[in-house]
Amino acid sequence: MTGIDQKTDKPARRKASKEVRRGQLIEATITSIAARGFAATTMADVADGAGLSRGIVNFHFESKEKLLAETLRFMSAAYEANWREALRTAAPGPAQKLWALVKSDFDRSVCNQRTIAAWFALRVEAQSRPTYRRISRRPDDAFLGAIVDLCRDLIADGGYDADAGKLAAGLDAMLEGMWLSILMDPDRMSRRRGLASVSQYLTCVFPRHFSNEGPLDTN
Amino acid sequence: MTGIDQKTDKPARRKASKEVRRGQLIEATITSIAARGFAATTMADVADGAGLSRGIVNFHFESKEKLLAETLRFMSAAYEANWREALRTAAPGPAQKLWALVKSDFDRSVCNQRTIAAWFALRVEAQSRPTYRRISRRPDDAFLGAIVDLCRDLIADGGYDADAGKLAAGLDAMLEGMWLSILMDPDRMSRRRGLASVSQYLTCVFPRHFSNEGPLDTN
Amino acid sequence: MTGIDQKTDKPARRKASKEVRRGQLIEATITSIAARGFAATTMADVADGAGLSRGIVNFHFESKEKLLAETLRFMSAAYEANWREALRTAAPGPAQKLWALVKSDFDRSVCNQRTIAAWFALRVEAQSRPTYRRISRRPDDAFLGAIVDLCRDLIADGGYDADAGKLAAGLDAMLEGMWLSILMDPDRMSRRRGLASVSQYLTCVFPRHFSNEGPLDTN
Amino acid sequence: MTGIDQKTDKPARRKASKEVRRGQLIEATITSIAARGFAATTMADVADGAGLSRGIVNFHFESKEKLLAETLRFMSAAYEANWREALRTAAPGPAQKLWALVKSDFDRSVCNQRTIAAWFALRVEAQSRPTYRRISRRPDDAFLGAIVDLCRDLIADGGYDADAGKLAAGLDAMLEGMWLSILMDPDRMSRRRGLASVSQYLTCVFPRHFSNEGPLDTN
DNA sequence: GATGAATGAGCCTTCATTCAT
DNA sequence: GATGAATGAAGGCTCATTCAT
Repeated sequence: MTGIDQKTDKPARRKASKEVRRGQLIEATITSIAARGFAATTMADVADGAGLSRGIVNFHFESKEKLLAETLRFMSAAYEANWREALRTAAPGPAQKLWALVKSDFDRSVCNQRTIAAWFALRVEAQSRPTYRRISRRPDDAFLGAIVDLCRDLIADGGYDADAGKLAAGLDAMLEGMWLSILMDPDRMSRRRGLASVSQYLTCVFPRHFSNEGPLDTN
Repeated sequence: MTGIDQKTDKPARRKASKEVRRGQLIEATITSIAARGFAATTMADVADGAGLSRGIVNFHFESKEKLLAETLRFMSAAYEANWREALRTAAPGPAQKLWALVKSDFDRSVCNQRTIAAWFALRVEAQSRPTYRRISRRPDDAFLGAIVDLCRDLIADGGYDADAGKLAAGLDAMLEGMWLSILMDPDRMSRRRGLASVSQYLTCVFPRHFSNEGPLDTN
Repeated sequence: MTGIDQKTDKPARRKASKEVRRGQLIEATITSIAARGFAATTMADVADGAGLSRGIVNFHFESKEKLLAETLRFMSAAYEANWREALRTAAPGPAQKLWALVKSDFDRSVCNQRTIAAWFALRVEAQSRPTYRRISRRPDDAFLGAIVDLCRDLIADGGYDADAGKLAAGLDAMLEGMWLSILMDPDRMSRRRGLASVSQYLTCVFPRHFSNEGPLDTN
Repeated sequence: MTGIDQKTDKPARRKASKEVRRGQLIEATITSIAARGFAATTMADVADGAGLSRGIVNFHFESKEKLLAETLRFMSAAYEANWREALRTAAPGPAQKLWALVKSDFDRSVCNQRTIAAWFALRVEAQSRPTYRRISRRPDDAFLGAIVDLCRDLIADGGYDADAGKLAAGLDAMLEGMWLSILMDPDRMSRRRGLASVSQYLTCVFPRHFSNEGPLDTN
């Protein structure tokens, strides 16, 4: 009845619509949280930001709680996809891979004011709600695990006298701390400077694998 | 009846000095934010937490906005006082001083779940409100400045090939990132582990000044 | 079930047009102010009076302030419409017109306890708020202007020795004073008595145009 | 002990103090109502206005309700005292007396922005509270009664064809309406103009007793 | 007498959610 | 699918009143 076969457009559009709408609303949520903060973001802000009607969010996400959970899930997934893809396409060798991982953390796609602002707002607030904690914990574990493995490989390969776990935890903290600096103090910290700082540390810690320009061609 | 003669303790009941009440309320605010999150903290929570009546907060702080600002100011001041005192009482020599600074960041007084939770909740949310930003920006600048100076001294003294600014920014980020890890993932990160991780980095970066047990006696 | 086919009456239940709701709420406001006074009228009173929920007033008027301003505007407009219509439909001749104007001031539609009570409550309180003052000032000027013109015509036509401006101002004051008397002392003053009193004055002042029964047929 | 006989000051001062304080507070109430309006006047405003502490008003008047009632009573009494004194000191003859009465209504002591503003605010709001109504009704009755008597005398004396009751009610209304005009529209109406307008009416109505300059010397 | 910290009821307002259309 | 008027619970805030000092 509703034009099933008219080209292959209509049914597809209908079908897509649902996902498209959810996507629009999640984007609007991120934008609002980045601009107004978590506490000040209302359902109306989200609906308005998406250019849709007021009741629409409850229609697609049932409740604000669930919209927020989905938004956090979406951001976690995007973050994870980004570093996994960087790892997958990196040149072989632990130095290359660690470098790829570190650089991916400063990719404009994940590392920009809007995303970082929403990211911390959501995570810090989620802190108080057990349900949310689980959403962002999982991907973090995997990220840290990858760093530990690479540090271990580098230590073995370079004969460094250091503990892989400690180095990995420190690097992980430094990366997250850099995001915070970029968010809180954009005048002083930037994606470029953050990367340079981390690079400096890698050069000091793994001198046989890194220079300030990045990984050395050691394989 | 309630301790009639014990010195002159009585005023605790109905009339307490304005400063005492404000202190109580700020503590209750921190506790509530740590437990419930920023968005879920209400004036009633704070009043109840302090064991006082509902109208009391507006009486002493005029508005929620101002209570929050005062709380942030209070926490910033406490944080700054802590590291300044550590620096002041440290043994002479840049390594000793940097170590004192780093250790102070993991003092139980400033580095504990309650304080960290409120700290990030307040700062991240403050992010959206220009007025609040200024409150926490100032002390941060001073802290980073102190680290830069010490890094410069160490580099000069040890003849290291590194950039003081980059190292300082990285260390600063790592310290803040550690707090985040302790907050978000207390099962994996702790004050002790955080300090050990940072120590590992100092050992790698300034090998002539630090071992994994701390600063070497170089002066 | 609730009148399924009776024309298309249904929308009255859940969704009423914005204008209809605003009208309902303004009426409820007038009623409440008349009954309880300005200071004692709460948003809840208005909502209850309209048989609607609590949040409804802010939904349609944004704030109490704006509801009150709209109510004042509504009453001013109704008052002005009333005398303008009376003037428009009056028989020709200044006496007939002045009489129509005076009589219109005692029309039951504008001159009744409920309306007068709200009218003065709103105007007197509005006195302290510059924004409101403007709302009721404009129509008053027009009313007074109309009286001045008619007095001038009568003086010219009857050869009276009097000043039109003074007479107009006095008549205007008397009319408003009558409303106050009707409001404050209904046992002594009524619409009928008020009109009779004014009529007596017109008879004394414009004896060639008025008798105690009203305007004389002079054209 | 408290210096009973030291001159005769202290005891007197103590004694007076009570009445003095009440007077101060009533004056502050009038000032605040005139400036802020009835609804916006708080106990704190009154206390601050009198330069006294917060709890003081309840101390001297028990409740806000009673403070307001006393203020209204005070103003009614002052108003009545003013016209009674005018009547008492007027030259003999009904025209002289009526003129004295009318003039007294435009005396600066009772007819000024501050007093009029508080007067109407209090009376109009009192309208909704039966207790208050009685306070201001009584003096009004007396005032109107005095006017009726004088009108009757003038009519008898001048052989006018008019009804004393109607004329009195109209004059009373006009006088009160003039106050309203002076309050609401000070740019157009003033004490001087108000008196001139009323004078014009008296001249028209009682031509054998009044000219535009006031009462004629007819006795 | 006087003070002002403290109380708590009640107000205005916001906002997530519902639901008739 | 989508809209947006309507709901009502909950929050921040004001303010008359109380009372220990």
